Amino acid sequence: MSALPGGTAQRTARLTALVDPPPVPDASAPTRERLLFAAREVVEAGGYAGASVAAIALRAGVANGTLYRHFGSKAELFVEVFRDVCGREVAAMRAAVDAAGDDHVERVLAPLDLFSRRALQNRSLAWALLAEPVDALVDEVRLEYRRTYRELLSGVLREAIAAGALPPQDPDLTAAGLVGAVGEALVGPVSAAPGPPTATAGVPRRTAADGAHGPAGEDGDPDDALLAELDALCRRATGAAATVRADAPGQPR
Amino acid sequence: MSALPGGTAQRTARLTALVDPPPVPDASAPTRERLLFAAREVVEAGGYAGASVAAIALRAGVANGTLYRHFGSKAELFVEVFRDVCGREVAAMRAAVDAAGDDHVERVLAPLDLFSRRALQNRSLAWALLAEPVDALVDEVRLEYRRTYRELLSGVLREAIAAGALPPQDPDLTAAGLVGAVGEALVGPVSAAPGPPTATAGVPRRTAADGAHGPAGEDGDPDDALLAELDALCRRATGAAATVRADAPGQPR
Amino acid sequence: MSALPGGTAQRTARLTALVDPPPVPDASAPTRERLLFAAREVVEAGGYAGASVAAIALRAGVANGTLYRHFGSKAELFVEVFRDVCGREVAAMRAAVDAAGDDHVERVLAPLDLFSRRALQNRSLAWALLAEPVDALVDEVRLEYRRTYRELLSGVLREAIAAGALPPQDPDLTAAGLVGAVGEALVGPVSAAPGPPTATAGVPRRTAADGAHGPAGEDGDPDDALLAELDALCRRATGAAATVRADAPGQPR
Amino acid sequence: MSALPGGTAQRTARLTALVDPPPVPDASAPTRERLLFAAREVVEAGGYAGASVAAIALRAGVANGTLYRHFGSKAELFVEVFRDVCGREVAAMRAAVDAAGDDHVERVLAPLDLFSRRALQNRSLAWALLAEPVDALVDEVRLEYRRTYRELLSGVLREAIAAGALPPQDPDLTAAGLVGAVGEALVGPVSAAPGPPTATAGVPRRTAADGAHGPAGEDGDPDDALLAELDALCRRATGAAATVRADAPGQPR
DNA sequence: TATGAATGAGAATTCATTCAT
DNA sequence: AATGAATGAATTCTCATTCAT
Repeated sequence: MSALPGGTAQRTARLTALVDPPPVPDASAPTRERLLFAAREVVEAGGYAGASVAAIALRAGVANGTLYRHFGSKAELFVEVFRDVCGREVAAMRAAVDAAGDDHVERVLAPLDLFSRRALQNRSLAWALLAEPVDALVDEVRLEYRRTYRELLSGVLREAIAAGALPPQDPDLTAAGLVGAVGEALVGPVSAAPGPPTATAGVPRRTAADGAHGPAGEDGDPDDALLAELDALCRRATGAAATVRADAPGQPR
Repeated sequence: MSALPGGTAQRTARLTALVDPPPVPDASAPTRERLLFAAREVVEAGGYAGASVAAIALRAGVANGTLYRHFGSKAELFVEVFRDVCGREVAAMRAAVDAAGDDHVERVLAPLDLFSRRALQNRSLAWALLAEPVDALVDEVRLEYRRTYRELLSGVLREAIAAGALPPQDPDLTAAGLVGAVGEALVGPVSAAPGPPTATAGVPRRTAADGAHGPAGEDGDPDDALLAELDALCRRATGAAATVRADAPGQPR
Repeated sequence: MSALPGGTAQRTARLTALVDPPPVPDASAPTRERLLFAAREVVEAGGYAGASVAAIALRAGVANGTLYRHFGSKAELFVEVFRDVCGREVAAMRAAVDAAGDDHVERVLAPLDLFSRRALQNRSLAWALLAEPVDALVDEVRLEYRRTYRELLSGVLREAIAAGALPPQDPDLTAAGLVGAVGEALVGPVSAAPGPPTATAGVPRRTAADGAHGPAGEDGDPDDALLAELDALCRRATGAAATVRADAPGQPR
Repeated sequence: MSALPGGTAQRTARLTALVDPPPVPDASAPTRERLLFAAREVVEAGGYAGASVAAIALRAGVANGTLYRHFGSKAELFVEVFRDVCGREVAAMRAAVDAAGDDHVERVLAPLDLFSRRALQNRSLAWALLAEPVDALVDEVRLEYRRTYRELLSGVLREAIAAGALPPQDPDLTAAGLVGAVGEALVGPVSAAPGPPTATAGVPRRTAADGAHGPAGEDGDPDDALLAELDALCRRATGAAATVRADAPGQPR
């Protein structure tokens, strides 16, 4: 869709490589790790609703009680799960920012694009991370994550505004708005089929690698079109469209 | 904040009047109403997690069993709560659109502004209505409501795009993004006090844009500043800023 | 089926006339009667399981509370229902005995035949009367009824034995056995479709002797065949077959 | 009572040995067994009406929730109870048939005698097994059992009829009638102490044939007299008395 | 460390009974 | 007499947590 260097397709090609080494579902891994991994799997498969202690222990191949050897409570286990996942997400986004180089606008859009792609790849988990309510303890971590997330975004926004690459605006609010916009567009619909859809759980439908090819515009892949439209929306919302590129996707003429 | 006719302040002045008569938490009101009201209160106070039949009945001042004289199940009670609240919300937004007259951009921004204001007034409920997962039955209503909501927005967006008042864009995605942006900026932080906060229920607190600054500064009410910034964000996100008004709040130059 | 005077067919023709005037389901009947009738209807339709106070009151066209104006409790209502029905049954059976004249064997078989026919006509009610467990209070009435029933039978049995029309035997045990045999053959299968069959309520279906055969074959109505076989069974069980009639249905040669 | 070889007394002497080892009500037995046993005890004591999960758990000396570790639901627990008991009953009856050798009449009467004896030993349980309505799931098992039961009887009846040892008759109806006769004579009266009697559970009391008389008189145990009379009744009902033995108990001449 | 059976508080729901009108 | 809304104890079932082995 975008013919310019730094368009969504290229960004992905570059950044997917930077992403975390997937956490090992090892067979004879330390029990603690197996539990963390199992908890994540179970949440991805059925949301918190299905994430009973019994289900997690079963998946981890240990007894119920064993969980309490390693975590003070179910909530504490999930706090850790969240920290793990969120940490990785934020790290990947930071990497995306760094990889964007000096282009201020790109430093804003690149992490958003990454966020979109990753959320698209695992809607259930994204839903759980972003919205699904759980325990008070876990919610605190979620808030922490959202805050970190926003701060990262508002940081680059602030720089871009200071550099005149983006128009004056409240960077915190814009950051929040961007996260919300992308989240709603991506995971919101997930909640349509209430909760993280069980039926399609574990069946990774779109993959970034799958659609990571060529200019997205002429591509039939609906996810690519969606990502391109999201990029355009973020561009407009930040004011990047008006100042930087007159021919951005979704722009008049 | 906006010096133009139809700015957020005026809009509110006009529209708040159209809004529903707040349902009475009457003492000796019909039990059915007391239950509906209690259910809403309990959800506002503690989310669905805390909204047990016992809690609702206690709050309504009736016995547990009484609930079942008036509603087939807990889920049916909540369906009704949702329909009540959502119906009012959508009606108010439609009224806001109508009141906006022929100005295409205004017809988009006015309902968003109203949405923001109302969400700001009751964050916990907004959160529950927008995101918190519940029963399948209730989720259906929520989906219905979200769809109606987006359709309303994408409708006016479509008209505005067709009329050339806004740049070409996917109206559905923009609608989702707008809702998400506003929601995140307003209700997302609610989860800060884990779950919809019990203690602070109904006490509007500052959110994302705590460090609000810029042209909205001269306004005393921090919420007004927030709303003004949100208005600017929406303006940019829809492309209204670029095409229509070069001096809108949060715009360069 | 039986060519002899006093065969099952004739007995019925004679006795159906003697039967009680069916209790009036009157519209503006005294409330008390309406409740009794409604209770019976509801039990017939869905067994005790479905016979809630609410269901009965609804059917009677009165409020729940009204029931307690006329009966001390639900159990007391059913005691009365039982007494009504059972009283009528026993009265009809006494009439059948009287109508049988001096034939000792016939005085035993006639009430059994009547019992069979009536149970066949309303299996659900029969099941409820004979077997379905309810309240302690009601069970007492049921026992009373069974006792009366047996006493009536053992009375005529005793006479027949004394007169030499039947071989020596314990009349009480034979009476119990006869009631049980007929009951099992008729209502037992009803419980197959667990509880009184709701769907087929009032629709007399074939029972145990579906593969009826032998001399009863020329009769088209399966119920008639069943009744004939039952008659033969009772004849044998009482010893009537051996002493009185060599050519009775179900008898050798 | 019977002077012939194969009379009820001998049958019992032979067959009681074949009977199941009574399931142990052990103190520190595996919980699952304790629950099964407790369920049976509670049903015997108060019928299904009193067999709440709480009552069973209490009797088993475990918490309510423990039941669900061992059985999927209350109904599944009872299905197992039924299968246990019924399986044993049918097996014992089959053994009784086998032990009866080639005597066709004996092959019919022996299992009935066994049935009588066992029912006499535990009337409450027999009542619950035969008649008391419960859950749909459990009723299926009951139906299964009754069918097996009747098939066993009608099988030997059919053989006996074919061999000319019994007069022509509908074997299915006779089988049902025999079960009903014996059941009524034995378990019917149980409902006297409303519901299966709590206080007298396990205490065999006299039944229908309280006024027992005739040839059984010389026997000391009233239950033996009852069994002898029942044997005579079954003999007559099947036609065995008329065709085979002119001097059977309860027969003239 | 690990186990997994046991726990028990709490969930939604039902229904005979009461009582102010 | 009649109403019918309200009651509240009882039901089955769930699940995070504990603890003896």
